[in-house]
Amino acid sequence: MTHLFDSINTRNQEKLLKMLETYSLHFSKNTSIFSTFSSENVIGYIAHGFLQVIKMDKNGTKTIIEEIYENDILNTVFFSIDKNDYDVIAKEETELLFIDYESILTLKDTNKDFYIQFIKNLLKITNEKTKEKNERIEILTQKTIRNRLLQYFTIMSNKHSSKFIYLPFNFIDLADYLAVDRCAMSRELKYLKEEGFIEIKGKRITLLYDKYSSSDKLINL
Amino acid sequence: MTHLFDSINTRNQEKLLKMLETYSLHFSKNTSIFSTFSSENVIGYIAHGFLQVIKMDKNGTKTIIEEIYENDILNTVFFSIDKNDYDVIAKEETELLFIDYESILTLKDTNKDFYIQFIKNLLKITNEKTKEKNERIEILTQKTIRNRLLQYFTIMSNKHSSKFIYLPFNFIDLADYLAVDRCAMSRELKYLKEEGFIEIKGKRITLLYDKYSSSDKLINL
DNA sequence: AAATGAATGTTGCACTTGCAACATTTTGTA
DNA sequence: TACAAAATGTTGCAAGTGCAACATTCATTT
Repeated sequence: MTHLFDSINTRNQEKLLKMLETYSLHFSKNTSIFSTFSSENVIGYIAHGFLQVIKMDKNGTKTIIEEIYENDILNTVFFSIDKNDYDVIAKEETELLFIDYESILTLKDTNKDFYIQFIKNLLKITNEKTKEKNERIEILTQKTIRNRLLQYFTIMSNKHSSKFIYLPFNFIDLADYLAVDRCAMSRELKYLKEEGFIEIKGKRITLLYDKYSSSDKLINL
Repeated sequence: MTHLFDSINTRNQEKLLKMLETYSLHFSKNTSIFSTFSSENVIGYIAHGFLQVIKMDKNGTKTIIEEIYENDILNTVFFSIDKNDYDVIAKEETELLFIDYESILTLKDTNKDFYIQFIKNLLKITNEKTKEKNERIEILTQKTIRNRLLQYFTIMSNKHSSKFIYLPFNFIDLADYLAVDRCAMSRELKYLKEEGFIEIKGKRITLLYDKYSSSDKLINL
């Protein structure tokens, strides 16, 4: 994964941050950080901690839009027009470095290698995020819980070239990510276990089917 | 919407393209352009025409991942690991300018304003795409067809600050976009009409409910 | 104007899923 | 260790949806 300051040494990092409009803030566990930036477009570099971007439905259902870990960035430019529905929560003690987006794009003195490197890093990170969004869309376009699970397993398995998957979240959040009812998902996982397709031990899931042959039969009964 | 060559004059555009590894190709209507780039990461600038990025399920179900119109870009960096499942189709006669992605990021002689402008444009476009993906994810996390439709209507309505929505695609593709069965969607649209929430005339949909008050009742029965 | 194909509309039915309500297990903490 | 709280597992049932099969309307071409 690309890092915002990849290939930029500490000295140039400091120079760069002086050129841009920045400020650091600290957030306690389980606090909303949304009010601190809702009016402006910023990049929030997570120096330390862990964030969740969530969306509240009119009926109170929570949806995880994105999870952002240390060294990654929160880009508020991504939020759609109706910002009111969003919230960003620090799930741990979190240290955020905010960088004003406009100040990045309107910088005049741009003939510095480290500035170009910075923009390139930003571009790479954004690309990686889009890739992740595409993956999630692929999953969410599946029409059954079984197919969503299998699609998710396939993507995770491919990513690490292994038939062992270590869930990055608990089953509540997995159900959120797949946008299905947790209980119904639990039931489906039971069926998959019973039918001998997977094995679950805590957060480790083992795929017992052959990716490229029997998965055809697997998906759709 | 941001354009790849915004704020770059024709002369500099030519200079820029000479610095990068590029090639132009023409595609006939309904042909796959996938084979031309599947092995490399490129940006495909759509000089003229219209593309669809689709994904074929194991069971043959087509999903539209992205639609790309004139002046927008096709970024193959976005594709997930399993590229085999993807296809890109020219839906009209299409003229594509391919730019090798690596050549953009590894360019040495970067102290040119137009180069920085180019990267900034690319960044902006990528941001816009991520925003669109987020919107689609918001829609796809809705659990009923009704709520997906209403979420879609709300987003479209907000975008143009109007209660009139002009569908950018036909109902077949709308069902694809919402990832629901077309017939079931048709049924749900009928109910929404019968209950007096919307009006449909061709591709124009009129929202008859008040966005901020009755939509609570509307969503969830 | 007729004909062909594409898009849209309709509906019964079986299957999947969300929901609710609860049991059990695990985790965190006083 | 004991307790509370969170996470996970289970299941009946009603509601929603995909699927299939078909009817109707619209669009394009000869």
